[in-house]
Parts: sequence; structure tokens; C-alpha cells
Amino acid sequence: MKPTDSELEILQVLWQQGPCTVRQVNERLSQSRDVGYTTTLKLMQIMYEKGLLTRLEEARSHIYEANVTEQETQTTLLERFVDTAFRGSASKLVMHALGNHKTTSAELDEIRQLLDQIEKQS
Amino acid sequence: MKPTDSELEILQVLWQQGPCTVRQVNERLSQSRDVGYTTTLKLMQIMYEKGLLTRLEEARSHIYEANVTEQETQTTLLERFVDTAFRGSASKLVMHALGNHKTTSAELDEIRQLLDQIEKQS
DNA sequence: ATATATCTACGAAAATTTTCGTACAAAAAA
DNA sequence: TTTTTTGTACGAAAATTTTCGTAGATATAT
Repeated sequence: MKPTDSELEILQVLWQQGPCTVRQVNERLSQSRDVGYTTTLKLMQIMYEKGLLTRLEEARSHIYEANVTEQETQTTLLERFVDTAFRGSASKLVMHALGNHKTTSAELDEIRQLLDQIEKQS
Repeated sequence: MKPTDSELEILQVLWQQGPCTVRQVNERLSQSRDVGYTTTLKLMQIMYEKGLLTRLEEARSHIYEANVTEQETQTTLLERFVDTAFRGSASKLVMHALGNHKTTSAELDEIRQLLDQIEKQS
């Protein structure tokens, strides 16, 4: 299941903040851009229908929760992205990402450890 | 300039094959999915208007060429992707990419070298 | 109790992207 | 020369995604 850009934005809020009402999500989104309440509502209803979200209808204002994990979504999106933008070459993508972004020393070490681990397995 | 999915598909063909006519691009695309000739034509015309492609009109059938490099496009798309899917954390993306894709030993070494190089610079 | 605020549902407009039909010109084949 | 093929241009339909207005229900405040 590949979320659209707007859907991903909403998922990010829910992953970071945990279960939220529409209002809470909308308020969070409003911090970075202009978006109407019913726009967010509608999107979340659609996501609910698609199974991307679950919701509790106990109170008058429903409480929504992500029904996909951040990890699995990242995996799905990454796979697609590697294919479309990097012709399937994960290592090209990695080199590109490391080249263009600031990465701390600690993070670099972490990546080194992962490299060793991968090599050991094979 | 962020190309759409279909536009990226066309750019990939031009990056791999060099300057092409619409027919050549369409034939390449047709190998993987069903797409009409005029669909490809229209898209390439739009891309030309946007400045994503240049073209030679000397012959009857124009010859199109990518007007953005694969590298710069990858950089643009990657930046966006890191932000939307990985909350801006390039290292998270890297770990994810290394974890989920097969990478050869040579590629792993190449990445190690890059890591060393980055660390030396800082 | 009446007015105001807040919520859901839902249809449909608006914006974006993708697809294709049709018109017409020029080249190639018959 | 006439027909068929191959090309561009272009408008507009179709599909997808995003946005929002309005109706109606329920809670909250005056």
C-alpha cells in the first residue's frame, strides 16, 4: 500500500504523536502549511477506508491511529524509490545520500557496523 | 524541478539511451507497460515546455534529449524523499537501504571508502 | 433555552497528472 | 498519382489527488 504525499504527511504526525483526533492532526499540519480542517478530516476518512488508519468512535470526536508502521512504509516507499530514481541500485542511492547530507560521526560508525554485519552474513 | 513519475520514466530512457525520437522512447516504454504513442508524445512535449528536455527539429521527427542530468535529478528527488519518508534522517535511510537490498562485497567496500573520506573531511 | 462551537459525513469542485482521439502535414510505398 | 504510413500539435477526456462547502448532530457556553 503506497500512501500519497498528503497521506504520508498525516501518517508522520500519527507516528510521532501516537493516536490523535482530526483536530490534533490538523493543528500539527497547520504549523507548516495552510490546510483546512475538513481537508484533513476527509483525507483521514479516506485513509480509514483504505485501511491505513484505524479509529475509535467511542467519543464524539474519533481517535485515529496509524494501521501501518513507519518501518514497513519506509520499506515500501524505499523499494519503489530505488527502482524509479536509482534504477534499482541501492548502493548508488546510499552513496548519494551520504554525499549530500550531513551525517554525524556516530551515525557513520553505526553504518560501518552494519556494513560489517552484512558482510559477515554472506 | 521535480519530475512526475511518468516524466521520470522518460528521463530514464533518455539517460540510458541518449537522444531519442518519441517513437524510440515509446518503444522502450512499451516493453514494460502498455502506453500509446501520443501519450508519450504529449508527455515529451510538456517536458520540453517545462525545460526538462531539449529537442532538435531539423528532421521531421524531432530528436529529444534530457536537459537535466541524472545526478542532479537524483539529488533533488532524494532530498525530498529523505524529508518526507525518513524525517530528514539520511543515515536512517541508508541503514534501511542497506538492510533490505542485496549489495555486493565490492559495493560495500566502496561505501566504506566513502565513509572514511567523509570522516576525514570533517 | 437559545445561541455558539465542534464534530462527522459526504458530495463535489479544483488541481494535477495521465491518456488518447482527431486534424493535418509530410514522407514513403503502391 | 493515389494510398498508406509516420510524424507533430493540440484539445479535451479520464484518472488521481487535494481541497473545501454544506448539512446535520451533539456538546458547550451564555
